[in-house]
Amino acid sequence: MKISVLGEGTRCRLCHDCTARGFAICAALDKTELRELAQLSRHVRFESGATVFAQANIATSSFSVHAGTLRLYKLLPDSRRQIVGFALPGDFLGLPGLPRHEFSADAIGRVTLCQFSKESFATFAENRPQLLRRMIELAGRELARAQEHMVLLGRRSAEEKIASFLIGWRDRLSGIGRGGEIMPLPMKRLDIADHLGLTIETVSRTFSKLERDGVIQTFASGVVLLDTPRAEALSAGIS
Amino acid sequence: MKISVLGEGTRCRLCHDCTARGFAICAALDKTELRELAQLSRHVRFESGATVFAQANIATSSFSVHAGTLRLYKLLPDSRRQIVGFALPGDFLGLPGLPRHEFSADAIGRVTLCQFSKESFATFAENRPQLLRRMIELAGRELARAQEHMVLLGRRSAEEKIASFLIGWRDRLSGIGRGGEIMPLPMKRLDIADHLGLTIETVSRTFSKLERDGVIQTFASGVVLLDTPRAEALSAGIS
DNA sequence: TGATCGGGTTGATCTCAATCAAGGACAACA
DNA sequence: TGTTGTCCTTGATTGAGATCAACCCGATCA
Repeated sequence: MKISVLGEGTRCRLCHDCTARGFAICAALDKTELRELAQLSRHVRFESGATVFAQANIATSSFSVHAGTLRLYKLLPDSRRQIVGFALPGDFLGLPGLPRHEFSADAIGRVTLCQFSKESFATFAENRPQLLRRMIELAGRELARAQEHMVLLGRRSAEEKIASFLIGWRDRLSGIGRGGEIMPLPMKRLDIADHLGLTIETVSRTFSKLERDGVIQTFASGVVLLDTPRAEALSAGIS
Repeated sequence: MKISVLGEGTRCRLCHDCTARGFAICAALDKTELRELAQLSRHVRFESGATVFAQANIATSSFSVHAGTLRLYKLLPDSRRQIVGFALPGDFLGLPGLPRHEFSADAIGRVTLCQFSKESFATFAENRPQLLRRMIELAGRELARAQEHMVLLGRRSAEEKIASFLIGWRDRLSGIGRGGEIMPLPMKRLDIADHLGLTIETVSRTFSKLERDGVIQTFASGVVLLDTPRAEALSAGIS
């Protein structure tokens, strides 16, 4: 299946001033290696809604997110959907060792990625323990996040789910230097619902309730946490 | 916190005929390396119910499961519990890169493990890309399993959850050469409930329903799949 | 022999979130 | 300017699974 690259694929020559540099896998590389890796990669751009890759397809490429947000999701045959995560700048998609994509990924808003052929990336990483360790670290962090999300899905109320999601999103944004008073939520209500194991109506009602209770304030451009301690308590599962 | 080692910790000298060899990280090592790794490890044994390590504790050791089953779980402050997985022979616990244990682990029945100091294991792995790649592969597989479990927790009915769990358990057992007509379920109903985001009553009722419908048959020693296609259909989310 | 206990099952009832249904806000566009 | 479509919100009702409660069964042990 042809992936829908809308932008031009251009060889990346600008790794040294890439904004995602500090938190992506590239953080493990020195200048020379960086230049070498750039030779193997190309920058690709996807417009909002475009599918970067689809579940179960043979994974011939790996990606490092450069800018934008992606939703990563799995579908059941009857089209029930579970969003297993949102990818942000610095996230790596397409771990070596798994021949097929485990989930589908599509762009929420415009997204740019560094694309590598899995094969050449594997050759490049082959004898670079530093890079391999970095990948283990990223995979471990992702795994920890997945396990935390299992607790949310299996054992928490709608209100706790929303609060947890907001706190987690805030932390991820601040982790990539995008923290701020007003927190952008690029994904739609339906995406949030499919991420938290809720329906869109319950998500909407719960946002309304949190707003009524003075915990958050919603804007077209995002959400502000008014009562952070309360949100954090809900998120931690206290009360 | 002192971990409760009930058995004697003995240096492992028998890696070459270890039963978990084929699917554990050691599969990536040659004879010499195996002997070298054995020098760094010791065999530890835990009796049923014993805690191998606890969530949030500093992780000074890594483990490779040699025999038995463990439940891996996270607790909320009010003692709600989510079992994030069950560990079987060959599973690796305590990835490098994460300073603390992300979950607690305790023995279901008697368990034996190879224990490594994280530090010495890291040194050993340092310049063995083969081993590092193997760990990425295992981490990736674990991540894929976690994501599959998110679909289960977020988007499936009780009956589908139980069927999925049984099919998944069967596949894992057969993956380590423990497949068979009657499938042992070492964990209790409460463990299954806390794994699937259900209550013990719903688990019990659903087992009864599946038995009434001729899909499974339960014994003290385990479960037999009578109508495998039906169970697989439920597990896949068809109907 | 009976008491106790842990684990499991089953029934009655309740509740939280799903479902069904309607309408509002806003942008794109003819 | 009205029309259409997307996204979101809110209300009414339903239902799957939680909760509450009772009981069963086999093991252990006095």
